[in-house]
Amino acid sequence: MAASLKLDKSDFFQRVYAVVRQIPFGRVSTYGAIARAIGAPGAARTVGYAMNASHNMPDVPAHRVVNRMGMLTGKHHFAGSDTMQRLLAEEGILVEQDCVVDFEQRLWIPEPLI
DNA sequence: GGAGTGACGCGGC
DNA sequence: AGCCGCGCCACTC
Repeated sequence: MAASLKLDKSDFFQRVYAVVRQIPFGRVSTYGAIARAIGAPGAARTVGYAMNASHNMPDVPAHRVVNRMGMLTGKHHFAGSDTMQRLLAEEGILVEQDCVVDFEQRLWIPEPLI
């Protein structure tokens, strides 16, 4: 038996990256939304953890991921303190006081990953 | 191998 | 109404 009842744990990160990559240009998503999309609603923290490891993945727009309040909680983890905000500004997303302006309007909810 | 941590989210006081 | 604490899941020491 055994075989593969459960997928490899590394796949968790891969799923996170897959979802983040689907975030459209000019939109943002949340850790919780991504966690739910991969079938782990309570793993929002782990999603952030995966983001930290996504630095080797240029295709993963980690700057488009914010917390449920639209705050750039992870901006401090980028190369520069303003890097995340700048990247968002490049996409037309305004940020004030580390908060995405019209967050609910910019928010993009990913579909559950199959 | 147990305990702590972390780019979160939610419930309780 | 805000502030505090716990849970979740993967990873490191």
